[in-house]
Amino acid sequence: MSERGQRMQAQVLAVLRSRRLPMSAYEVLRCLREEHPRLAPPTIYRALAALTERGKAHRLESLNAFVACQRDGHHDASILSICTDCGAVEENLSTDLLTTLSSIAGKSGFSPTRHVIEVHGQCGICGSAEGQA
Amino acid sequence: MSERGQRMQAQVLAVLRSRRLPMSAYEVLRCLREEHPRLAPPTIYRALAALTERGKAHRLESLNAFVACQRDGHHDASILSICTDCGAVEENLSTDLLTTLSSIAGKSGFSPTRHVIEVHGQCGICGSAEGQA
DNA sequence: ACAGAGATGTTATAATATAACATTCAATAT
DNA sequence: ATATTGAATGTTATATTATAACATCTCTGT
Repeated sequence: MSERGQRMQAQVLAVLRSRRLPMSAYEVLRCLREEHPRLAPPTIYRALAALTERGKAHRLESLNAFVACQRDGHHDASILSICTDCGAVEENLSTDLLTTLSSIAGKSGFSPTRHVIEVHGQCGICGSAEGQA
Repeated sequence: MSERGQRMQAQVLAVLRSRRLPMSAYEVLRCLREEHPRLAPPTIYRALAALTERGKAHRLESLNAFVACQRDGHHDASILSICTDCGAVEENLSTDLLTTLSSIAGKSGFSPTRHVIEVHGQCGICGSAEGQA
């Protein structure tokens, strides 16, 4: 990965971090086009793939969108909670849960390499805001 | 939901069941076009949405594809294990896992309404086939 | 038969993603 | 220094997935 690529990845990550909410690849693209008018989708998708690979960002499979990793460090199998009211994403880790999950899938001899765990619902803030209304 | 709709849903479900592997909405569409040449995407997506809602089929968020439910009965939060070699999907349930997951997400006041749990890896059959090679 | 409501059909298009190939860059050997 | 080369990137085009918007049909109750 050459210097140019690192730069692209850094810019994509900066955009993701500048918003707290999930962004589609095309939203990222639109942001960066202000600076790089000729930027095309494959460039963004490649940067996002590299960031995801490196654990710097997560892909939300159920939204086709991406967020910056909130707990830096390279871990897969984050538990991503997505608020259906405000869109905020919260990230949790649980080795226990992973172990349980692997053993459930493993009962039939399945050997897991990647986990997708996403929870949709209402976050604490939106929940209490609603209670006050 | 009128009779015609039920028929459409039944046909879509029959197609999903006739293959053991996940199918994209457009693959289902191509199958059914032999019989209904003018069938259009929204019809398929509506049938799939209804089937998913009723627990007769599952959407694989990480593949943008659908499978027939293997354990009939209306449950959300199935654990779907997807073999990266043969594509087969295995379905498991675990109330324990769900409870754990809800309590992890709930630590910050998050209240879950929908769970997406997908595991990618190698199924038992492909694993042992590889061992023998 | 007729009206109304809801489901479906139909057309068009939006949003997401990648294939395929050209170009550039940087590292290395000569 | 410069030619070579291999990987990353840029670029064009297109494939794939999904839905908006509105027309039409079908069933139900009267």
